Amino acid sequence: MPVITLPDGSTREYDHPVTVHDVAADIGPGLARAALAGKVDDKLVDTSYTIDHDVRLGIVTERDEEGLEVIRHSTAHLLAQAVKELFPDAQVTIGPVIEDGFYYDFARKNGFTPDDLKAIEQRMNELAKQDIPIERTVMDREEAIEFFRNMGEEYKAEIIESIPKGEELSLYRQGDFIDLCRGPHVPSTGKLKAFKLTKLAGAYWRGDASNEMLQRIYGTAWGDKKALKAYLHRLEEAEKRDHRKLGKKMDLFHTQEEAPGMVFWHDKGWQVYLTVENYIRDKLRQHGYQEIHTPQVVDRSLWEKSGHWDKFSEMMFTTHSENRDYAVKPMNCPCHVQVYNQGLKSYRDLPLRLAEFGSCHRNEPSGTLHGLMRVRNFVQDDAHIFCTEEQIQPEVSAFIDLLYEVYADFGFNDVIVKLSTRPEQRVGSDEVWDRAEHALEQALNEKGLAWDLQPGEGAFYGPKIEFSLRDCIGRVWQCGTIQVDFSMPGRLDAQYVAEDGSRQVPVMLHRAILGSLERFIGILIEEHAGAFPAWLAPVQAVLMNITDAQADAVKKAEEFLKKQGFRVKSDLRNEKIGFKIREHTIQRVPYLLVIGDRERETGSVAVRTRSGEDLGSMSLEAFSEHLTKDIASRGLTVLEE
RNA sequence: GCCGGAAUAGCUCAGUCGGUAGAGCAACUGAUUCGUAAUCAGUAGGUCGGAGGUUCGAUUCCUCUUUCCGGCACCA
Repeated sequence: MPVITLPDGSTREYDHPVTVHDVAADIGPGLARAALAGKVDDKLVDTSYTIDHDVRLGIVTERDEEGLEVIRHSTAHLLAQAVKELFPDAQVTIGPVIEDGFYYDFARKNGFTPDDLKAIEQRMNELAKQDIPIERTVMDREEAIEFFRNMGEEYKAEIIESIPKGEELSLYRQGDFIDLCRGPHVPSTGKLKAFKLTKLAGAYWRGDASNEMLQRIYGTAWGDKKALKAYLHRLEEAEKRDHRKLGKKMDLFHTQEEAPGMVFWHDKGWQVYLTVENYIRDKLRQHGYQEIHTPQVVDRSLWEKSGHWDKFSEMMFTTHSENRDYAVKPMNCPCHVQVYNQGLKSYRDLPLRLAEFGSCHRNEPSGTLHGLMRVRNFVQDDAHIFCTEEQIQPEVSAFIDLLYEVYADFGFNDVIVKLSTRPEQRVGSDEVWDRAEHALEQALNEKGLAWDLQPGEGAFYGPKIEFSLRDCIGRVWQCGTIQVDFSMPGRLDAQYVAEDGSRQVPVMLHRAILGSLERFIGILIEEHAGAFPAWLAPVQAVLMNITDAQADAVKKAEEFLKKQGFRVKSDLRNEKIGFKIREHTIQRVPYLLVIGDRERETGSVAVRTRSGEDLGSMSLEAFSEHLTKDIASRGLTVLEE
């Protein structure tokens, strides 16, 4: 006779087996209506699940994170049901829950049109309104394969075939639609009240580009209409931060057809770029790096020797002159080894850290290009550390410290760390990989960092750590990396003389903190929605006159501030002050300085921030001091409020 | 690269069931000299992404192509 313990600790006793729904109804009719699923001893089950022994039970509703997942999963099924009704020739495949929603992949010759999507969504709404019960049944594996094959659902049959033998499979039926699924699902389609189909896309069967392409329909689903609306609003807000839109509006950069995947930086965008680059340049110098600069176009033989030609020749831009083939460099490391190789190195020279802001070109597949985030020409804050095997761990450790220092200066404190280990296609012996992976792992653990393992995701020449940033609206961007390379120094004949006089091959560490400067600036634009902190802002202050009478005073003030190294501009146009304030506020200029007759008399400026705060009138010296402090704080302490 | 969509003035977009296009903002000209998020009036601005085809006639329909957008695969 089951004794059921509820989350609040209270218990209920029954003299017969009961379902989750029965218990919910017993507690109250409201809860019975709201029940989407149950949680029996930490396992999610349907509300129809029968309890016949003592358990802990929680009733899952739309207020639980798990409840939302059940809703999304069931909405994916509802989508599949609607598609099968409207397009019987479509075959179902998989329909998992993803962040904020779900998708379902269908196999269909002619794909779907945006109009089809509307029709499908409408059919889903009708089916939801009909409140069709969703029933669970079980079948054994062989029976299920037969069952789906008879229905013409080859993909489902294939999925079941890949499930280990002997497992019992659950099927869910709603009306005429039946799907293989682990569950649980909501008890009836009427529980699905707030969903929307969002996009149509292609996706490879089983995620493999050598397989056929399926039609993927994405959707979002929530507990109620209000949450759905809030989500759609969130999307709109994110769109306003889009660096491509802001880049155009703020006159930072542009791209054009003649140079796909490459950036035309305008004055204002280049100011941001230079500020970021020079910041890193100073940091590297402080941390024992040398900065070098190597050629952009290098003979093909070097790339053959390094091993890149084998793997990436299709993605390299090439050129030709006087019977020689060249490649535009896709990376700096082979050139850095050439610099290392100048002159015999001793163990005393190690670790040798060579940094370069080298412009690299990679012919990325056309479908991957995306604003500043994925480009064909980029510059990394790249460096290579040549060291002994014993030095790997301390070098990785020092690098991690530097990386966190830099991220903090940019205001990023949420860093996601991943360790990627040996891929199937690789160079080097297993023993060498063992040592490299171990060194990275130990450095991470020594720092006490939380990290995830990504087996098989390492580079072909060695394992790597990847550092990703989470921005203020929760998106994750991979930026930093450090990679151990036991292979390239040997291939390119790098050597050093060890203490015992023998010749040894150094280890090379590839490392970057920001990654591609282009992408990092894209992240900064989106993170700040264009309102850069003063230290990064392309224009830090705009000086405005009220009438022509103060033009000279504005000019003089501009000169004064420029002499101190601030990035300021004056706006002497014959426009109302409100108009000018509006324009420069929209351009996200941190400080708006007004000089009217009052200020001209006293040699001061009236200071207004872009957030609309009035800091009052102050002398130029006082403003200059204020701006200096703001710049030094990197916007991390808020001076504007 | 693959699937789907889009491309019209400097920008954001409307439009043409096939008869060579329109708005707002920006620009330019003039007036206004006005103290913290839009002063008024006027003018000019487009091979409707590119190349072919159908047609008396194509920005509109068809084919190819380029780029961009959303995904997928890829990412040294």
